[in-house]
Amino acid sequence: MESHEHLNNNFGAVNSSGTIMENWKRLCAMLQNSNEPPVVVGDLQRIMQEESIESKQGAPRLKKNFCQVYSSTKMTGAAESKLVPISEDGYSWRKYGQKGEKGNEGSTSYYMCTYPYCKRKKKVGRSLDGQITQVAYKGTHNHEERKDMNQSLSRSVWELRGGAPLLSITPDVLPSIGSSVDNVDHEEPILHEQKHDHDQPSHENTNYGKPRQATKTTSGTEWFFLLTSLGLEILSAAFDQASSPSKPHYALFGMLLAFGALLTCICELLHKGIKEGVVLRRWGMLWWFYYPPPRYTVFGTLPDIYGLAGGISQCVCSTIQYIYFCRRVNNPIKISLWPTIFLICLAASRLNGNRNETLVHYD
DNA sequence: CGAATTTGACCACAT
DNA sequence: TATGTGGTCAAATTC
Ligand SMILES: [Zn+2]
Repeated sequence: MESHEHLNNNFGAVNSSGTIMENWKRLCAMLQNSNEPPVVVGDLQRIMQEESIESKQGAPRLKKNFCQVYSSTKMTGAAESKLVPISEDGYSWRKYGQKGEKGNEGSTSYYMCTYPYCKRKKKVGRSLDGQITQVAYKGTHNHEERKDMNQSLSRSVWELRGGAPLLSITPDVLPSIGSSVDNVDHEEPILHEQKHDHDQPSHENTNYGKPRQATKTTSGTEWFFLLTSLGLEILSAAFDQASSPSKPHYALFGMLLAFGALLTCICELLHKGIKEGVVLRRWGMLWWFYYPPPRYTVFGTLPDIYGLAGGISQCVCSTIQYIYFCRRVNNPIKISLWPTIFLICLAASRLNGNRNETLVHYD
């Protein structure tokens, strides 16, 4: 199957080929000519399952960490077998890129959800006459609202713009989200493009969702932070290993490097947290950073926390070692186990980068 | 004037 | 190492 190589892109979309495409065409013809939702939904579901199956056996291992949303397990899940993802519009999208017109194929536009710090993205492929040929999604929303998100936006203003403090402190709230949203609304994407001269008479529109935004994704700085902290940590471990009671100098270097590594690690986490707009909350007895109101999940992945803990322990160990070496006393504690743990955790953290999903397409 | 889109440059990754 | 490609950035443009 040649869906093999089509799955290599980040959005995990299956390209137009094979009999599935014929199904899609028939289906879309039905969709445009008449409107009987149950039949359409059934066909959609069946086709989605077919696609997922084919993509599964066509591409046993995808290059990166993908998670196929329409895998059979996910589809048969009782809770979310609602077909919601397919009509997953009703959000507002901001265009942030376009790839175009290569050869005689159409163009692909890239959109992202306009909710602050929402990572959900959408890719729309159009043929050269403006017909939509492919829609793919990637990432997850960080908010639960799907309609009229402007209200919630203004509520959660995130005075980020208005010069708010980096960390706003809010009283504790139960992290329960009783979400009972069953409004299956098939709605066009709310995106207002600047109108080009010719528009296809399709039901595209320039709907006006009044948006507000604050998202940026930088990966270069993240890698810089990660590599610096990792390098400093390794150097620190090396110096600690090279140190001895007769040479406390090395231990001092190791300690300083460990502190530097810890500092960069903290800076990295801070950078990430600021970018994602976390808030400081109290849960029970401990304070930590949590994500914005829609989802009250804890900030920081497990590898991040482990890395931080490893850095701290490395600092403590090297400091103790340095102190002992200054007093010409040998071997207080066994160390040098922590750097490896730290390193492993960092690798895991880096591997845990981003996950994507999903695919739809028509015409 | 500010926000959203356009659009070529840029970057990571694969071949 | 060179090149191609999918995805993103950001300055400029448009509304
Ligand atoms: Zn969103």
